[in-house]
Amino acid sequence: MRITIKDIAREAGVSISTVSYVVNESGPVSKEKRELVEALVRKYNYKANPSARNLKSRRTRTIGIIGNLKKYGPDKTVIESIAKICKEKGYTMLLVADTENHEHSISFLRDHRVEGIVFIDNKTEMLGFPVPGDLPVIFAYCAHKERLSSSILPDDEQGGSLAAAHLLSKGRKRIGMITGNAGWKASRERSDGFTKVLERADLEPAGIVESSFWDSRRSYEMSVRLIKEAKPDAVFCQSDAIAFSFYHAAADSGLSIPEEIAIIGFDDIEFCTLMRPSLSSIAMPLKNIGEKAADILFHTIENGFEFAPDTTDGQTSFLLPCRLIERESSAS
Amino acid sequence: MRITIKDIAREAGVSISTVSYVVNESGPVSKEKRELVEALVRKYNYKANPSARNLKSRRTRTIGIIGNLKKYGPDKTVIESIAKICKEKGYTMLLVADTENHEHSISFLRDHRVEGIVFIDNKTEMLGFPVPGDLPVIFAYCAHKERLSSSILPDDEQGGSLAAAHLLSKGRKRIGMITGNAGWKASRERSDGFTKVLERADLEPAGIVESSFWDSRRSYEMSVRLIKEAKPDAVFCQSDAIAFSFYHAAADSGLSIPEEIAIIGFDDIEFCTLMRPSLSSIAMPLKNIGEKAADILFHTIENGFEFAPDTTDGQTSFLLPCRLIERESSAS
DNA sequence: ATGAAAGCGCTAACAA
DNA sequence: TTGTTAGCGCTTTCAT
Repeated sequence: MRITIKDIAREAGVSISTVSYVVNESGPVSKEKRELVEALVRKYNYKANPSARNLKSRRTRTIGIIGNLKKYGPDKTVIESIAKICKEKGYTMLLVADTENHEHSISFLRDHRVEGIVFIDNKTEMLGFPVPGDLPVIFAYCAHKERLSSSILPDDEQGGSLAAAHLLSKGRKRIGMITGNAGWKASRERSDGFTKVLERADLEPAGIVESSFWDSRRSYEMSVRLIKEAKPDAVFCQSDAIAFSFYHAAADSGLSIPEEIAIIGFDDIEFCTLMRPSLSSIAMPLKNIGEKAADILFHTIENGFEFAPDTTDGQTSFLLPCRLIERESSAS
Repeated sequence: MRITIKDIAREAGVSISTVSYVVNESGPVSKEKRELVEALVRKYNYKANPSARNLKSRRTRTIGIIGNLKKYGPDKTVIESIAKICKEKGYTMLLVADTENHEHSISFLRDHRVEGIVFIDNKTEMLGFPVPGDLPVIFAYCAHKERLSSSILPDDEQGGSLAAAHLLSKGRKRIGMITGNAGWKASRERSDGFTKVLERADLEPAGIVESSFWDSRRSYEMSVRLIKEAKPDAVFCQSDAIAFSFYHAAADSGLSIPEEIAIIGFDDIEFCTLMRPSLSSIAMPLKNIGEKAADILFHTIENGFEFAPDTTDGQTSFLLPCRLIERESSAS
């Protein structure tokens, strides 16, 4: 067994409360005793047994993370940034790798007396399952309809705007777009941002075709069609994977990138730098999403629901801005 | 506060030990009382307070995971498969996202009384930092020199063999290779597997050049050199990213894939299917690595170090076989 | 400034 | 079969 508070107290010749005071800086202790105890604590590398501490203090300083950990989802990066903040704040992270059985995952964590939960999805869709009212749950990379003010999302619309504005700034006039999956919130919003910017510039999109984020065949076919029918001089692909297929279509159509057709993708995956020419892209603020989630969560934990920084406006979720990553595929 | 064992006992009109017996199936209880208690447990969704239970039982049923969660590392998949097993076995996972300060991460988990640790690195290099002797630590996707029998690695040599054998089976005779970072264990072993298979076929490699796993410029240059100097009809690229650069070099040299040059990569990243032609690759057994790690860990936890299934041969680490994923780039 | 002691919720040895 | 009870290691109130 590991050393206990009793062992330290005995060896120091003081009471266990004195040791507790020293360890937690929670009571007055004379300098001598303090130093004596501190020395022993170091010597034996004493750390309070968390179970005992939690049991008594009724706090676990533990939060739960729910993410599915599927290979290419966004959760890993989000988790990493939450982890950093947990470390700073001295919290511990329990991980549940199951976003499907929400209720089960949440109640598992609840049974473990976590003080709060971050739920990370791999789609930005609106969620609706029942959420406990007495435990802070933050939604990262997704939104819950009854918890909008605790939902943190990438600003896909702004990302779409960024893409359109960038292509415009390069002097392109015939700008096309290939969307992601029809019906997905992300597709819709990226499209909105895109079309609004063009409208403001008094420009019609040269053409808009619908694909899906990860279907290369369909993306290729749609690329070919877009090129044929719209003759664009620039295209916004709603994912880097789509952009990748567009490269093939452009090559097959004899179009040179970026001279004849500028391209910008979305996601900023590592492969962008490997492509030739390297692919400009819109990067999602995954790290920021994690930070913001942790922020809100810890704030709620420490100050209670009513003082959450976001309740001033419970009607909208947090949208964190995407960033433009300029590379060769959209050079002037 | 949540409901406690006392509440259940009071409402059921039995003693708390009876409730405990029912909940843990740890003592004889008459059918009536059992059913009464069970009903109450369901009614209030009672779950024992883990802190109290752990404190008393001196077990936490918790394991720690150390992984860095960097964007493109292997840990995510490994963690996912460990998570599944934890769930089955009723264990909880504590996650620490820091592989750099090994000792700190380990002692953090130790302070939290985890019953075992899985350390997941993102390189397969041999580790050597001090490891506690009284706490099971399993090394996944890495090996520790003093814990070989608790280290689980992809069989890079076998992966290299697989690649070579595959290209041979397609009738290729002039087979080249582009290695990953010099000095990395993974590069060395993939090279070994590759050359051994060629040797067994009484073939010299057409040429071997050295690149680095993720440096596209260097990979391109080395690809060009290999093509020029060795005139290969097939090439094994030690990462898919290298293969990607090779595609460009092949195109620039007017070589058609796979007719004039067959290509196989390593890693089987999602992009393989998007490439044109789609890239054959060697997939690492990340899921299996996680499963095996969990296996050994739980076995050690439940049966003690001396009965670990691996101590029959403490001199080698577990090597899990890679799989060949055949696609268009290496068609006959 | 210090310590005695109560008790957090639970398990399990023991008594009945 | 059931209940009583002694802690697990700790925090914290209350006396001193």
